[in-house]
Amino acid sequence: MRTSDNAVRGISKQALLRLPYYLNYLKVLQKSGVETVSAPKIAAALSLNEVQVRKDIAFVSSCAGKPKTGFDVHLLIHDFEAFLGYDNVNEAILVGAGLLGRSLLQYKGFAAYGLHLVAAFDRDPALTELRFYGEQKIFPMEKLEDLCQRMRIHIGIICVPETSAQAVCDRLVACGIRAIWNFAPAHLIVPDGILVQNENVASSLAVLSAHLKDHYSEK
Amino acid sequence: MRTSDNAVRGISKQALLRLPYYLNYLKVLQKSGVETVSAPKIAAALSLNEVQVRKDIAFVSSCAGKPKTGFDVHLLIHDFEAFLGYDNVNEAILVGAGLLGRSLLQYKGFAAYGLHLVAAFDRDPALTELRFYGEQKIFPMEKLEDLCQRMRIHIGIICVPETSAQAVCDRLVACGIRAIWNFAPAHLIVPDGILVQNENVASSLAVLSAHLKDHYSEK
DNA sequence: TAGATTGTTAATCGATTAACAATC
DNA sequence: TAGATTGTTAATCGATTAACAATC
Repeated sequence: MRTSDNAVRGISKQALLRLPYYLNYLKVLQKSGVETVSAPKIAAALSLNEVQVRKDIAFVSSCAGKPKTGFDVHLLIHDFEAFLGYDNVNEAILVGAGLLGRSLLQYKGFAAYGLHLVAAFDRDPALTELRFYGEQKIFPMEKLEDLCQRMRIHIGIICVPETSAQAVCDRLVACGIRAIWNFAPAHLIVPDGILVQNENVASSLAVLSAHLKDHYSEK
Repeated sequence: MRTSDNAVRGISKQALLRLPYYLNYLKVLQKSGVETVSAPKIAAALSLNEVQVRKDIAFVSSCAGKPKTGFDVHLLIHDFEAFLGYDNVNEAILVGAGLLGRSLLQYKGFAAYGLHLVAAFDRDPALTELRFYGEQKIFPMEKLEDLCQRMRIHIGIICVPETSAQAVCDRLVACGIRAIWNFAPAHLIVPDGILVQNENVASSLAVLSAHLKDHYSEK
């Protein structure tokens, strides 16, 4: 029996995608001074099933809910943040400092999620001549392996064009990357044990477009 | 019986997300002069099951595959592009011209998917004083309803902070938007018939982080 | 107490995968 | 012909939802 690609030891990928929405809602409650919350209330706020909410909470937290009251908001927030790793830093490198890559480099919000982009790489010498974007330096591609191995980086972000994505992916895997955030619109082949999280604009647009076509075809 | 949120008349959301990957691979084949391709070959290239590939093709295309040969690459490309609506333009407006919003406005690649960002809106007057980003103007929020209704815009892109996302969403729905691409990290409540496609950095990072934790916890 | 809520076990539902006859 | 492949029907698998006893 093999573990599905969709499952990460017990908790499904779908559930993982939901977790930040729980946390966001819990923080909204906290900000407005609410101390406890019930599964049915969370379910209503997030358009989910209340049993699913309880199961998700049970995966992430050891908080026991009190009948008639629900769960302690502060404790839930603590457990969700711990589960999501927001308290300990994950270092990442980024390959491909084009428009998208530089946008990500500039983005300050990753720190809140425990992600730290330590460096970027690009094969274009124009970008690598000692220029800084945010706090990170853009290095030439030749430095990739050395830096990843020395700093024991385990997360790689791919922002290169589709045609070089697989080659970059292979290099990342070879130098110790264990999880890849892939913004190139291509399927990457990786060995067992390496995770690829795809971020594909075209996929999202496919969902939007199909909805418009199917629900409003004869305008 | 009600249709699941996950299904868009017959084709599942999961399948829709796969379609651009098929199309990308088919174009790679085309570029290298390959004329026909079999389901098992596609399946291998995209790490999918070959039966799933056949079913996805059957949804999108009326091409009949020939035993021992497979499918005609050119015909498949044509049908996939038609299904995904790449040949007819969908107009969209964007709300929230911050860093992310402006990155999207600048992005030239949407045209290839049949998406055209016609205008952006922001409540910050500093951004709306006749400045152009790309070809689109940034308008003050008051112009939102009029422009959407006059131009019959059906796609709205939300790039505002989480705290104002729901309010913006409500305004978009009220002025005829039928599909929302939501980059705010919040769950939006919408009426039946309105689709929300969420793009949440935190959700993706949750998947990466859980993988690292579960597969490599004791480094 | 009554009623809302929890937590768990069982049922359902839908997507994926296997099995297999038909075809070139 | 033999063998790879198609296309469809049946089986499996996993996620979601329903049912229900326990609890405050």
